Order: sequence, then structure tokens, then C-alpha cells
Amino acid sequence: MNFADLGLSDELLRAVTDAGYTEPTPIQQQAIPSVLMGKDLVGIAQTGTGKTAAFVLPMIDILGEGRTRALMPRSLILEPTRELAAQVAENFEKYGTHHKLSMALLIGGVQMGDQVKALEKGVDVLIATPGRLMDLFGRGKILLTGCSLLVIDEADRMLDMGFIPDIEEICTKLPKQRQTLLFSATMPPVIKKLADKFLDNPKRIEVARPASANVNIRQFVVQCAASDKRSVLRELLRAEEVTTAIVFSNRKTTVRDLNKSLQKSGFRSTEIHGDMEQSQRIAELERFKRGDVNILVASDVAARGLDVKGVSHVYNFDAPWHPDDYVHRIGRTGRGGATGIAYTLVTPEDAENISEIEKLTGHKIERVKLAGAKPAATPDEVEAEEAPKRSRGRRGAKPAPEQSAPAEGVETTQPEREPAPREERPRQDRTRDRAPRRDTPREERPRDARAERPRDERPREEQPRAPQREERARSEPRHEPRRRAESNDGPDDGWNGPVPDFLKYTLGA
DNA sequence: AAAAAAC
Repeated sequence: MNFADLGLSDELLRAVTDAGYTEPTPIQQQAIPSVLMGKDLVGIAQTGTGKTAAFVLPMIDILGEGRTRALMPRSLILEPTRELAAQVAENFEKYGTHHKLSMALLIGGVQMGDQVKALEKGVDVLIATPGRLMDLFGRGKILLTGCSLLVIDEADRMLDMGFIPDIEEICTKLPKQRQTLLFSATMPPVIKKLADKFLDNPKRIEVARPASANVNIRQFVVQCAASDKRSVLRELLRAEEVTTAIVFSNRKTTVRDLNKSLQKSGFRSTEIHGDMEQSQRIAELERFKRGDVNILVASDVAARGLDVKGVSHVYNFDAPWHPDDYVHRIGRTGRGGATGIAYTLVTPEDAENISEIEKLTGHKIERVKLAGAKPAATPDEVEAEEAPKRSRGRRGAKPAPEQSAPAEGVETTQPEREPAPREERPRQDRTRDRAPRRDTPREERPRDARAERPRDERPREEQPRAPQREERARSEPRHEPRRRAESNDGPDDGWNGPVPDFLKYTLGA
């Protein structure tokens, strides 16, 4: 199956090819022809399945004809968060290069002026979060009577956030004669009712079992005491090839504190949460996407739908309150066919949350403990946290920062690393306390910057030819863990990647 | 319990 078989225009196919895609994902294969025919659609799909392009592409072709009228947008896409709305806008820009579609992004946290100006000129595509849309509607700045195409994205999240009444109200302001597409990762009764009410004989497409975690994601529960969480996280971050990671926490305050603490320990991290200015949120996310930093500490604002390429690891610093959030959080990795790893730090008090998660996903998560009996903070780390002044003078001796996520198409493979024997870690770390980190033998520095390392230091027996750019973007795991484990290390759960061997397994709760 | 979304 090829994009050319889906009925898209030549200009659009050109944009798709330029973006480096050749083969549509299952949801794109099923949705695009149906949307082009003008049918309503219910799409049950996790993020990361190519859902956004599944509606953006046909929309561009549908809207390619016709012209705009002031204050009367021709289509409307509703998104639960500002970040997601912006992400969809980016997609329209990426695929709409050969079309001259006008677009307006209506989200809160930014000045209304430009948004109003765009509306007055007339737009083909309106991408909005409900709050700002309702606000502008109330001010008489928008008429939705010319809106013959509506997309309700992430409907289950809209429900969680209490947006359903808003969505219903918005729906009543649109013309009855219209095409409606609804996407949701899960189909709770309220969403089902919403679909029955506002969609007309929709085609139903389901590409992932609802509430089931992606099989490409290797999941672990790391049991630890609440007081050890930070040191355990640092240990985990250092133990593997962490290309790009998102660390989730339940509270905005924890996000702030944790990010500071990680930075103090020499990690290149940043943060995102709802208390930040919108401009700051965008800027920090941009830095993360660009690879200026490789660790994003986040609240659940980033849990759903956020599409950052090449996230190799997700760490739940706190077990999420709701099991749904777990599925969404870990879904930030293992995207587009790549493999990902998700760790959840679990204190005895969190045990219940985990069993809720397991009930929802129907999958028992493997319990692990760090191999060191006590994963205590190393002396320099304790110092870094408790006495920042003293550690400041040694900033140059901090652990080498992780190499950033490579740009698309950049070869990421590198020689296998000899894992440092676990028993030796603490001693090694103590040495590090007095001597600058750079004195540590190179092979024992897991967070060594990749760029400094000679490329073909050692042969990679298991490494076949390097895949071509497009090929890898489509199917090849870009951040496969570097360490190979013994074949009998992990349970047979359908995931065929290696088990990180720095972990010792303590099965059962 | 928290976070998100409008000013």
C-alpha cells in the first residue's frame, strides 16, 4: 500500500514524499479514502499511529477547492491542549506547502490580536482549544456557520478535562450539513453518546486495542522508598543509553524541583507544566525537540498526544493517579514502530495505583529493583543536592552531558559499550567525588557524549547494514537499548527487544 | 489527591 493509492492529489503526494514518508500507517490507509469521500468517521487510535496525518492530509485536499470568507472558517479542529493544537498546525504547514491554505491557531495564553486578524481575513482551517474558541465566539469574532468539516481530536481527553459540554455547544453552532471526524484513544460511554449524537452513520476504524499499552514499549516497575526516588532516577538515567527521555511527575511543584535537582546533577534537562507562561512552554518544548536538552521533566500536560521523535525512555517519577494517564504517558515512547522503555518508580504507597494500571492494560508489569541493594545517592550527588555551593566549583567535572537526540536521518548507532560491573559503581562514584569525572575510564562512563566517541571503535556483529533514512523513520527502532541481555532474561510477552541487564529481577510485588 | 483549559 502506497500513499498514491489513497486518492490524494499529486501536490499533496509531493509534500508527503518531501516529508520522507512513503507508506501510510494502518489508520491512514483506512481513514484517508473514507474522509475524501466525505464520510463521517470515528477513529479509535492511540497517538503515535499516524492519526494526525490521517485527517490533515485529506482535509488539505478537500479544502484545496473553494475560497475563504471573513469570520467564517471552513473547517474546525478541536484539540484538548495548546501544545496539541500547535502540533496539528505544524502538520498543516508541513503537508500544505503546495496548497495555499490559510490557517488560524486559536489557543489561550497568547494575545488575541493576531488570531482575530486572521479570522477577519478568513481562514480555511481553524485549530483551537475549546476555551479560546468559546471566548472568541462570545465576542462575535467567529461565525461557525460556514464550517462544514469538524474534527474532534482526543475526545477521551476532552472528557477528562471537562470539555464535553463545550464541545456539544460548539457542535450546535456548526451547520447540520457537515462532515465530522472524531478521534479517541478509548471509547467510554460518554464519548460513544457524543458520537451518536453528532456524527452521521460514521465509518468506524480501530487500530489499537483501547487502553492497551503499545507492545513496543518495555515496561518496568522500579520499587523504591519515597526518599530514594531521586537517586533511583539518576541511577536509571545513567545506566542506559538514554537518547531522549521524558520524566513525568504528578505535581507541578515536583516537576520544578526535580528538574532543578537533575540539572544540579549535571543532566541536560528542562521542564514543562501548566503554571508556565505559554511562551515559555513552547520555548522549552522546542529546546527539547531540537535536542538542546535531552530530558524533559513534565506534568501531565505532556502526557497525551505529544509527538516528539525519538523519545527512548519514559520515567514515571510518580505513579500516575489514573491508570489512563499511565498508558498515555508511556505512549510518548515506542512511537512509529520504534522500541521504547518505560520505568515507573513505585513506593509502597503507590502499589494500588499499579494494580489499577495492570487491571486496565491487562498486562502485569515486571517488578525490578536496582541491582545495588541500596541505590543510595553517591556522595557527590548528595553533595550536589544538599550543598550546591560546594559543588559549583567543580561544575566542569560533572558527568558528561548526554548527547542530544540526533536530527532525523542522523545515524545513531555506535559501538557497544561494556557495562560497568555493578559492584564497582559505588566505589567508582566515590572516586569521582574527589577526582574529576574525566579521570574515570572512558568505557565506564555511560553518559559519555556520543560525538566524542570514534564511530567504529568496535565491530557490531549484530548490526546489519544501516537502513536508509526513510526506511528507518518508518520502521526501524531508532533508540534500541545498547545493552544486550541474555536471552532468558525477560518474560516472553511478545516484545523481542533486549532486557536491560543492569537490572536484577525481583519478581512479584 | 493533580493537571489541563479563557480573560
